[in-house]
Amino acid sequence: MIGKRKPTHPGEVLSEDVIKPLGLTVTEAAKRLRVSRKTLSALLNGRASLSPEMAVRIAKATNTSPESWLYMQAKLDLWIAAKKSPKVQDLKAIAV
Amino acid sequence: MIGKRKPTHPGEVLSEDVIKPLGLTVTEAAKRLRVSRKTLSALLNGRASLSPEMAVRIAKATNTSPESWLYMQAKLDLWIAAKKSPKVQDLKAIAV
DNA sequence: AAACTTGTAACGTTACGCGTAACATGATAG
DNA sequence: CTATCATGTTACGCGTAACGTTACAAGTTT
Repeated sequence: MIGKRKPTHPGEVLSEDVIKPLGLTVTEAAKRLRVSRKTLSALLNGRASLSPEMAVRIAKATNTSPESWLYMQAKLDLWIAAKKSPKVQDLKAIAV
Repeated sequence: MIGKRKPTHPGEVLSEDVIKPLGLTVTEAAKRLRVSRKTLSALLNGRASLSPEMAVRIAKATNTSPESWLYMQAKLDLWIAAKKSPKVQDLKAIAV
């Protein structure tokens, strides 16, 4: 199919475009988001996915839309899922 | 916050807009998608989420975009996550 | 009646989100 | 130099979720 480039991990965007510009430490940001430092660290380092709840937290704490965050993750998930190229048959096909 | 109405479950859309119109049985659709009948049944009845891999399968089998399917799930996940109203502090806040 | 469809329960595997506790390292403050 | 802080990471545990196979009851079709 479409061999695009791997989408950017949302954690990287959160780190580069939000936390770093604001001069926040991971520890402080985690406190404000009310999640463990471990959880935020894993997300920022691309070792964890951005969950729907985390999207809501980040959106609230940055006045952005939760969709913008979760869709980034969705794009990445789809890219990974597409790489597996699951075999399927057309649902509109008449026969096998 | 925004008290919208609960987004439609993607499984319902798949059932109403694709499988039923095509006159497909759950059993036949599951075979074509190469997933177990149980898995598809759960999705169609809203008892399971639409996974990224399932989005790719459905997209391939119906010539639609995987995003259109996964975003429906994302919207629903966000609506559920927002209901929990997690407490957070503004990341741009100067003090506590 | 025989064949098919469907929902669902039981059981198991694999994966992941999140938390606490803890440790080693590197950087900063005094 | 030393005490404090920030960070990444590992070890455990807990709960949830996606998926598969097997199997059964109930309803539908042929």
